[in-house]
Amino acid sequence: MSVEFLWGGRARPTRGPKPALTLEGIADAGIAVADAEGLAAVSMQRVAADRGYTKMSLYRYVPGKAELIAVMVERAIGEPPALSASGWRAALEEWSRLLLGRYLAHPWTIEATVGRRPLGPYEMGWMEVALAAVAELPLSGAERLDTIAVLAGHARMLAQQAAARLGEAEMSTAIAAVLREHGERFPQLTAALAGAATEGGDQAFEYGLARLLDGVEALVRNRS
Amino acid sequence: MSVEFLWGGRARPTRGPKPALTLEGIADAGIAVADAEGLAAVSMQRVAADRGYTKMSLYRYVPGKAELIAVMVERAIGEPPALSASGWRAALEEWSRLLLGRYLAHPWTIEATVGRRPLGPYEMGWMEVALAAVAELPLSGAERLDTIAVLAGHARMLAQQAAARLGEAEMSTAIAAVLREHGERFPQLTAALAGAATEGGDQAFEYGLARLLDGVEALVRNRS
DNA sequence: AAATAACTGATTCCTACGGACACAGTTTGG
DNA sequence: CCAAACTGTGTCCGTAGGAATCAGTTATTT
Repeated sequence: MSVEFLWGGRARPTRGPKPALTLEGIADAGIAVADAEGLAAVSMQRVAADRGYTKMSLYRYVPGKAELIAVMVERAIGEPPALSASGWRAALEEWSRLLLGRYLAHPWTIEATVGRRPLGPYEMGWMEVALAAVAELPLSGAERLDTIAVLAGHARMLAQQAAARLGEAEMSTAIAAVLREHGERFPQLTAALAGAATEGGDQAFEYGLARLLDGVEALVRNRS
Repeated sequence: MSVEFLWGGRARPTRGPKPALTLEGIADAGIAVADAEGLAAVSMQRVAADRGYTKMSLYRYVPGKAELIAVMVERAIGEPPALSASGWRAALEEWSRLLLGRYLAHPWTIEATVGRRPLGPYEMGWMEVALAAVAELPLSGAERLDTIAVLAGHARMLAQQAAARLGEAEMSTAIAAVLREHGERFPQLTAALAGAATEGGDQAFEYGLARLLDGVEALVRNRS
């Protein structure tokens, strides 16, 4: 995975036949496959076939599969948003919800972005936007980074659960069978799930978001 | 991925030759490979070869690779701990740190547990322990579940960063090259990273943990 | 003790994957 | 006009997960 591929401008050479494909088109075809059938269904063959070309044609545009996935992720996450909310708390809420929306629209981006990898321009742009929202707060650089990292992690986790159709209600039904047989080993879990089922409403994202921002607010208040 | 495989007791049949392998031994071999070379290096061939057997022998003990990974995850996460701390906040802190420790010991468990999958007994046990710690709080069942889910997600995220050797310091050096060229596009990011580098200390986990628990504390205080 | 049912690990085969490489056709600059 | 540079394609390789089958081993049954 080369950083240059994500960041460097790819100058179109002047000689030779016109390219029949574009990197963007290939990436979009890959995104379509991943959206419809998951990241595992994305293979060079499959993407090439969807565009009506052979597998090896793609290697004229992309060094390898890892780079293709990286470009797909960048395009799926998309350009960083311009936040309209005023005040750091409202801005962070807006940012988190927008990020969650992007993840929900392309759930495979989460498994595609585990582990060490180079960040693309769009991803860095998202960080920049969030950092601007907390710039006014009396926090250190590390604390500002940590704050938005925790928020992003929270959005990722919830998107992942939603993608697996594991809201509270679905989770209880999925685990219900197991719990029916081994429920006595997990009394707290049984009780909590029973309560969650009757209460209804899947507010996990908003709950975590509120707790996190409450925590930040408490820290800020403590310092001033 | 069958739930029965993780939960059902595998009754040893009485007839036939003694099995030369055990599921636990196979899983441990897989864990050793994953610890040393990452989850991608875990193949049926590789695991079998490490035990001195052929690939297909493993299918006598495990239905497929997905189930092998699931068993590996269960054993790597390990038995849920008995918390020694008293008070919900200290207990949750202890639980989170222990969970982080397990993730750090076997970083591949994180990529192995993305997406929909059945939970094993140990994983449920960890949830049970954390839920017991928040049982005393005036929270609904859904709120209790959300609380520990956010904490677990935070531990996962930090373990993932640590596994990629992406502490604040390493992160700045990794992104430094990109930022040297495109730094003007990301002034907030540049400033935050510069600050984090001089401040030193990689307190991301403790920072997020403290913010989250502060948030929970604020909610609890509001209710009483 | 002998027979048999049940289980063992090994062998062979298949499909699909990512990727290296050489090839023939096409476009453009000198 | 022709050679350099670039295009897409076909062939080949190693490795992956897994199905089907086979011969050998063992405990229960008769």
